[in-house]
Amino acid sequence: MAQQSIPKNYESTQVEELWYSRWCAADCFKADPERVTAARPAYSIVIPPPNVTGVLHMGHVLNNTIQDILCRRARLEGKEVLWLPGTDHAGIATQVMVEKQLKKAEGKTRHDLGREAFLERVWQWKKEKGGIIINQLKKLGCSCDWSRERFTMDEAYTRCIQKIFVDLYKKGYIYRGKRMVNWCPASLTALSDEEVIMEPHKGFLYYFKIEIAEERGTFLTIATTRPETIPGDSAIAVNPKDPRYQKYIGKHALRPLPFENQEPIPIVGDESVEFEFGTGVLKVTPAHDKTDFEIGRRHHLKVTDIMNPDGTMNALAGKDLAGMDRFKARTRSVEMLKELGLLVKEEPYENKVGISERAKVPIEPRLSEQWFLRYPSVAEARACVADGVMKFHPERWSKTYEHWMGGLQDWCISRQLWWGHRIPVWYNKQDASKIYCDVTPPADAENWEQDPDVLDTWFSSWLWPFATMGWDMDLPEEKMPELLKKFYPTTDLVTGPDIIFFWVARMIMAGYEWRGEMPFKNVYFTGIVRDKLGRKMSKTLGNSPDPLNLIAQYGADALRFGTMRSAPLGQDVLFDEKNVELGRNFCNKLWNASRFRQMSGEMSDNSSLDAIVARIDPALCDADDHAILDGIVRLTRDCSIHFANYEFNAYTQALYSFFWNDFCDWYVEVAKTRLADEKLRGNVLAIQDLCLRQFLLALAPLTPFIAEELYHLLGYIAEGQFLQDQQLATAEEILGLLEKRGLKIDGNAVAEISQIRDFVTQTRALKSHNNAGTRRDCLFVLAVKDVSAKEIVERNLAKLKSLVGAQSIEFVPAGTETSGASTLTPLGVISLDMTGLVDKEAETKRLTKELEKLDKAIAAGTAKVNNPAFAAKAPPHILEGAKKQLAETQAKRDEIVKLLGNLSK
RNA sequence: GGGGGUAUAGCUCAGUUGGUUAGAGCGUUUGCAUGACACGCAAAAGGUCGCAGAUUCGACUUCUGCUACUCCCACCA
Repeated sequence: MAQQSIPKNYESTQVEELWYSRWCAADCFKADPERVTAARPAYSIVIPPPNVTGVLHMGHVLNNTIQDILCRRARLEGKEVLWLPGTDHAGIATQVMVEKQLKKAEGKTRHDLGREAFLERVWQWKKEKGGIIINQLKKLGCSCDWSRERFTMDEAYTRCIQKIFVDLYKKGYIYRGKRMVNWCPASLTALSDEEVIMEPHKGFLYYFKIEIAEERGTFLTIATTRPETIPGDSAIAVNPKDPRYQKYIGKHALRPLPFENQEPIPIVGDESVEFEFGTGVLKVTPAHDKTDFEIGRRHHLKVTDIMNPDGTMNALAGKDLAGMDRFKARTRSVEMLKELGLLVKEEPYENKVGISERAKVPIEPRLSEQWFLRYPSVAEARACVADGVMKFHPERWSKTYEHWMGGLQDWCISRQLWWGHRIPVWYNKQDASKIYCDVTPPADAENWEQDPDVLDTWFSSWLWPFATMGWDMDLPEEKMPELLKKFYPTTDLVTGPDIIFFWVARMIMAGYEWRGEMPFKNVYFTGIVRDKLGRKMSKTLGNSPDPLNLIAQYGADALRFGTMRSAPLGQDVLFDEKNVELGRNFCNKLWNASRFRQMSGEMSDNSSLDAIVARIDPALCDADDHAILDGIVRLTRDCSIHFANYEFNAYTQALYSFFWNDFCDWYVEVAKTRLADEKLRGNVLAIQDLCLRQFLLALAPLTPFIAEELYHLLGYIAEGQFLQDQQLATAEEILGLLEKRGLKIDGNAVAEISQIRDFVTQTRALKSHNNAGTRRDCLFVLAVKDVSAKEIVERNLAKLKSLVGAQSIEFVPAGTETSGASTLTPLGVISLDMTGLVDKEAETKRLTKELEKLDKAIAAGTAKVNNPAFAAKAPPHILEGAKKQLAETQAKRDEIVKLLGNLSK
């Protein structure tokens, strides 16, 4: 097998581009429903469709890396994988964006163009610039089936939306009504409750007097944050149980504004009025406040809308305020109250104000005619999570879900926008009460007018899991597309908890309503990516790093690795570029270790796990071989456990520490001695190959590019094949293969290595303390602890000498007094003959400190063992362990005391 | 007002069903060209596990209360 040698440096950009194009050219990510069988089960994820206007940010990196890891791992486990990608038309965001461009380039508004021409512009924009994010996801390495990319305004998808609208309308879930909605004065559309963010706002609470019409000279004082709405007041409300005000119920108050129309308005009693708030007197503005609207309904009050859709005051607000912006009108009306001598006081006050999620302006509660949806399949959707049939990870989000599902409010689904799915409803021109609702326009189109509104973007998103798979409401089940039959319901959904109401809950309801089952089996909620100070990423703060820059600088694998290592399940992620650096360093380490493997000797037959195992000779394996094989088996097992628990950070961490600490820092180092030995080299290399091969497979989902590159360069796979088609052996399978070869991992050997590692560390430390850290010619004397310790050292003498930089290690019996600096190791007291070089003061300090530590441990241990309750109640193995520990600690202490004595000589 | 979450080394976080002397990465200090890697190697310093109780032979771990920070939900104008 001709091997290409591994270059000195890893060029991530080059490697990533090369492999991504190869994967695509070979249709690696294409899901084929025909391939799904009992032996090859389906695994599917639908991507949370990013906005078509979106650009990749760290949140996407986190979210999509997780999805990619899940998909790639599933492929290695022999599953047929569908990761279905696409984008969302994002109604408001997209429309606003194109409108802005239009304004900038041509100074025109959408109305100047008209609906059709404007929509053409949006489509044109979408075609040219939309979906940039798709290419960015490719840079990240996402293994989506790009041949099935969907858009929420695809023809077929749009058809689905129309059909389910009609379906829900006919079932009576959708209705039209005049109701209080959240109105965005900037985007000029209604919004759902979920699109309104409550934010604290520092303002004033204004107290003003209002005169009782029937008792001139008597005033009530009202506290309000919104004096500009006084002209819209149609009543004054007090709590009927409030002794201060009961007597006024039924009388009237003189509304001070508008000045030219100071009408008497009724004083009503309503239980919703709080005694304690303000003065206990409430002004009722049914047209501009949700609570007030309800009070108005209960008392049949007049509804006076004093504002225009854009948030300016209209003529009903009076001539002083008309035309004014609502916030200017607030200031002006306060001035007017002052002029009238009615303003009592104004005090600073902080309350929560609803802000439009998109336009970032305060929303205005407004009465308007809109389409509403009463949620379908609520009970089923609620039960599946409550019963644990559908699993949330972390589980606690199910509480949030349950809470929201328990308090469902009807969903305002109509939007006064142009970009989106047009509502499939027509109104009769002659008879407005006649409504036509269907997927196809009425036959006598000239007599009808279609509703100008479009549907909320989320009204299309909630069908995403099945509408993307070619679902058609009118097809009988057996005629449904194979894709849907094989890959639906999906396996996992990976998304942020911030859209649990917007999207997740609604998808579950849609799933039950039209497919009769849940749309996914598991939902993994990621954390939110924040900066290293814990703040949310935002454009204005400028704390949002550009993932593409990071990829260019460090590589996509490094970004993925670094992000996943710091992303614990259910916890927010604090982004720090240092993490990406760590990922880059890891890739570099991996690269070099592989390079070293290649430089160390012949590659031999690496074509399969069996072939590699066949190269291992059990008779030539030493304790280190056993320990590292034990390590790779454990790693394999741990990885699958972490996967099953969606603990990607633990999985990443496990890979990191095995590779760096166990494989590179120890195994490769100790194996260097044996590499020089002709007879042993082949065996050592075979074991390295086994480890590297298995490691790369386990790692590949996380860092697919470098894993694939090295897998090929090391000859673990034939030209033209791909890592993803390899079989990932389980821990048991590896053990089975080794046993068949006559190799049973020896637990004693594993323990022996742990002792040796300790010994080496202690000995190196001894050298370091005595300024001999770099010397390779030290003369050591080891007072061996016992026979077995002696055997261990003898067995491993060559590599030990090399590891600690010894010219010789002389054995003396335990207890022998030695000269020079000494330290305690698990194998005995080792002494370094460096008389004259020893820093006695520093050594004394160090040993004294060690002694103090041991004394503490002995005190605690003695107290514990002598405690009769402990002896009586603790399980035997714990008791034995404690006794043994105490004895060892005491022995250690004795040695240290001796060493200290030697030093003072 | 209701409901989550978090609190462990200077920083970011691990810590499995309670059980020997609480770990990692970064940062810091010291030394180092040792067969791949200075994006590296070796050694080291650094922790009353937020506070107060309770349960237990034994608590970073379980329970109760408290404090701080944080997120979500809610029609106190």
